[in-house]
Amino acid sequence: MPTIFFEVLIVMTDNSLLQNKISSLPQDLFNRLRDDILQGKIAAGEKLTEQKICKEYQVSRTPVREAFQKLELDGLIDIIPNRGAFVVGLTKQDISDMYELRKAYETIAVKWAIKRITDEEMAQLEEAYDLMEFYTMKGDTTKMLQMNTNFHQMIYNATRNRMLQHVLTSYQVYTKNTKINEGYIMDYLEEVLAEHKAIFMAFKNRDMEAAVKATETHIENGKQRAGFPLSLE
Amino acid sequence: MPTIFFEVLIVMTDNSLLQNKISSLPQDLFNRLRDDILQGKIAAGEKLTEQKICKEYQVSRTPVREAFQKLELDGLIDIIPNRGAFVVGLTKQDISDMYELRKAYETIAVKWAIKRITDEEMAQLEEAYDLMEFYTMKGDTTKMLQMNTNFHQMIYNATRNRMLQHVLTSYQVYTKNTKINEGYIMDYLEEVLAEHKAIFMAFKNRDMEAAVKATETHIENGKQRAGFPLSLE
DNA sequence: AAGAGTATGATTGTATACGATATCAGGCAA
DNA sequence: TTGCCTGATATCGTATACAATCATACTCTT
Repeated sequence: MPTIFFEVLIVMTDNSLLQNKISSLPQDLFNRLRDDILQGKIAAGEKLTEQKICKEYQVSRTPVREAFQKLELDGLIDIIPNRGAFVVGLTKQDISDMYELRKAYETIAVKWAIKRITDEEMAQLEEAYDLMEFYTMKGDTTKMLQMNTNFHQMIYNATRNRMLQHVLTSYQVYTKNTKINEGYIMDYLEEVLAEHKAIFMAFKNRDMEAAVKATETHIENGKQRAGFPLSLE
Repeated sequence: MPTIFFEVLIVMTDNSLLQNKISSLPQDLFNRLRDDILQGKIAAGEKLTEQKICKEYQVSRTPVREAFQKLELDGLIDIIPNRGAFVVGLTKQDISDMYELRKAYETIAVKWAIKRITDEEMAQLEEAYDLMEFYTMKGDTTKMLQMNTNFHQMIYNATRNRMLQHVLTSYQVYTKNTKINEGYIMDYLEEVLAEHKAIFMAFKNRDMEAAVKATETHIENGKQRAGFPLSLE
């Protein structure tokens, strides 16, 4: 294996290139609270008191409140004025629905991305796919999951549409971090890789029809892998 | 016309029943700034200084910052840490894209809504439609637009899906308030009514296929009415 | 004169103080 | 005992104060 390949590895796994958000107190708080909610560490219906979070994270109320704002807009908590913030529970129906919504946007995303992607971005996508292949063969689930995220994120970026990027990124976080389907993917590494290959080949051929089909399959299979029958809507 | 009908009018036009958000300083600021941006009163690329907004609205920085948070998550401004908030401009491409995204979600929404709507909600939807008919005949564009919003909002609520509700509500605000298509609707009151009738009838018959078709037509026509050719994607 | 370095002012990030509102417990009356 | 009223406490909403960061302009050096 040539040396240059290892350099690529380093570059590609440094996802600071993709996540151009500079970390800040409210952002960190938001991320942490979001993950805690999705993973069930904070129960549905529980009241989030500002001061409790302040003590827990050793910060003042201002950044806490800003994190709460973000959580509310992402639908994870309800803020009732003068009452407090309450954790919204995701039912199985909600998660099942989410796969349907994600499928609708993701198919649009691949269509637009194929039309709007630059040659440079296409090369990056190829690198990302190659790395997924590499990590799948190695059986490195963690790195594989990371590249999975990057791969999809690159497609989202290529759509040139901020809303699509934001919503799909949220869905990605949801479907990945929810306690319900946590850890399921490791049993299906090869299967997932094959689905990504289909998507990537469609990109390489700039075949929108094939990309849509492959994406639909990918999401539907993902839904089933997470334990949701397709029939449930 | 029986007296009861006027009572219904009053109830239905009181959209506080639908918008269960209690007004607050940050929320009001958010709404006002959002509309100003969408209507072009605040130019794209312009920097929003917290203190300037404070003086303009006679409030302190805290609610201003919270409004900024919301604007950022809706994609209307970019907040660069320690630098400031910058207005993001919507290109024609962005707005054209938005119609496509809205179509995708709105068709899902009517499917789910038909499946999940209660009899009571169905009755309310009928009242809303009847009022649209009434105001169209009267030629009252303002009231008609308001009922238009309510009608769609009721469908969103019937989906029982928070994310769908939030995203579609945003799109509704965008496509209604953007300076580009401001005021176009008054020329097409009857046309719009006919489209809503098709949607409503599909609901009454609980015919998902027909509802999807009618919704697609409604959005596509709306896009054309706003001056966007369907071919542009 | 051009560029780097620094100092100053402006703006944002965070913390805290104060006032408003809601919750809850206890007492009083029916 | 039950219901309502009232006050105390807690929590939230807003304002302000202080700290950190950034932008700008000026000076000094080459």
